Amino acid sequence: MTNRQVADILNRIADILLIKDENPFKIKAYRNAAQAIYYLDEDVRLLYEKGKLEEIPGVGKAVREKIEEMLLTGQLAYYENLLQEVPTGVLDMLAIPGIGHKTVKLIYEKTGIASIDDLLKAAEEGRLRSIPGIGEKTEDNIKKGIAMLKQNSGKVNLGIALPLAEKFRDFLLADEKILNASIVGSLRRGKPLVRDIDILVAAYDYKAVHKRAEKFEEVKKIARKNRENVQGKLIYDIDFEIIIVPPEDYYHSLIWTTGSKAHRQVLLAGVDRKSLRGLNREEEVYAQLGIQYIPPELRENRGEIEKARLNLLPPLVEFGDIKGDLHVHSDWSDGGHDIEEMVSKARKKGYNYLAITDHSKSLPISGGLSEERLKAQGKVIDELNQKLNGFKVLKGIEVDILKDGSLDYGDEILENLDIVVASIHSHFKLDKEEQTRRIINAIKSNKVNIIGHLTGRLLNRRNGYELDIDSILKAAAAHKVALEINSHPERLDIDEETAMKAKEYGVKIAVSSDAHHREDLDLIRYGVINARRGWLTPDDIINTWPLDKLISFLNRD
DNA sequence: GCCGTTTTCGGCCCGACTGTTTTCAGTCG
Repeated sequence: MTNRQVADILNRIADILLIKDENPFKIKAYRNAAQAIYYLDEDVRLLYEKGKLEEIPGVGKAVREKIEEMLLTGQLAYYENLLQEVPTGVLDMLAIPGIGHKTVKLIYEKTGIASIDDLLKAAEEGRLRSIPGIGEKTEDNIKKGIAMLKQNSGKVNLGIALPLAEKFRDFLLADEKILNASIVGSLRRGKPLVRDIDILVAAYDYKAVHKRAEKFEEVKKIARKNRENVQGKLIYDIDFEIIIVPPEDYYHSLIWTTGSKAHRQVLLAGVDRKSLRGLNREEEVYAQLGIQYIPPELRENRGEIEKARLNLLPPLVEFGDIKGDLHVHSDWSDGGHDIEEMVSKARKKGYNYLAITDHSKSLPISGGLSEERLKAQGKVIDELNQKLNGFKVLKGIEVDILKDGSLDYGDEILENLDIVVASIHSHFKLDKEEQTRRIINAIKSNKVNIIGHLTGRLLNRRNGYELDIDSILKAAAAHKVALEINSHPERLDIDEETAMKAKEYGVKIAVSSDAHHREDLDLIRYGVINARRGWLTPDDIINTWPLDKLISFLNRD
């Protein structure tokens, strides 16, 4: 069992206890333990073997015993028993935005409805409003919430799909009969949500590929296999396909299977693929076609082929270009690590600077900082900077943009910080005009450097609020305010289209992790992928710049 | 269920908004 699977079961237990109206702190304890396991940088099995499970913060005797049982037997009696009490369909209902565990429990107990589909039917037939405590609006919100869920159902985000695909690819590559392997399809192009995982392999012996694939621990089911491919399901119900080609066909097939369909149709129109056999790199295939190499993230037929024919593709930002992270939380608010631990991880990543941007006072649940605590944090950072050689910690804040567009601190507080990220965490339902005006007000304050997660979207969970993007970009350009690409795989906000547009308006971008945990600094890779899909170069991205250039930008020099 | 330099029991635990009802429960970030 992987760390992720153990964490998933602990979370599922928490869900069931929620429906059963158990002690909230007990539920929190399971969630804490799940999170701790999820974030472990070591295999939980190794810790078990060393007898160190209880050293994980949040894991005590009870959870330790449950983890041991899961590792030894692959299942957990306590969990199986709980599942007898609460059907999984009821747990699925917890994912519906707008209703919580109390409402789910109420509906289940009063009507016996135990699946999202039955719930939708009941809502459409107006049967829910007769339940005491549920009215027309809640019924309406349930319908909307389910529609939202269904909109992307079957797709998973990059944060789930990419690590799983990489693990699968590496597992395949470890077989000597598999001569080459690459992730392909929309996942290779870096789309934020993907329907399946496709892997292209080069091999003469297709049966060896079948055999190897069947052995991968996270394969749940093989649906079909033949000379050309293996198809089936992975954990989380993600479909996969392994496409098998002989080595001489590997590189042109890489282009074919990476897509997009529109890209390859234009690129390979009138080309006999046989003429592309026997090449040794993907770059050689493009060279043979007489055009510049096109990185996978650009292959969407959005003008990249025309540009490549003229050798005019921009030098896209790369992971190694990132010199620092400008949106990071610490344990001063809702982060999991202290400032020094975050700095240490940032240095390991080869960064030169890191901005600590905890939450402001309007977010008490997230431990938002009072003016006094913010000042105290500033002192700690000053002292830390004295000790650091060749590394700078920037004093920052993720300040809340309040309902009217004013900021959560006065000017005198914000002026004393190195960097101000401003974000919306409340009043998501304002209409387009009000929400746009609100953000533009924040931009016009001249106290803000970066607007965090502009649209508030949560992939698969919540649509972003509607905004007049052009007006916002105009204001941001005029006031030297950058927009964030929030790298969290559930956000990737702003999206690639807005990033492209920002560039047209001359608005700079910060690719930030929004890390709440040391390991979250690694999420930046998803933001970089997103930036590449938006055609961005290092010049467009302020945290690829050296510190002095960044500081002049922050000071609006 | 976890935790502990105010320690082995009692604390953990915010506050605004929404929706359903008339004074509060549920949801969310």
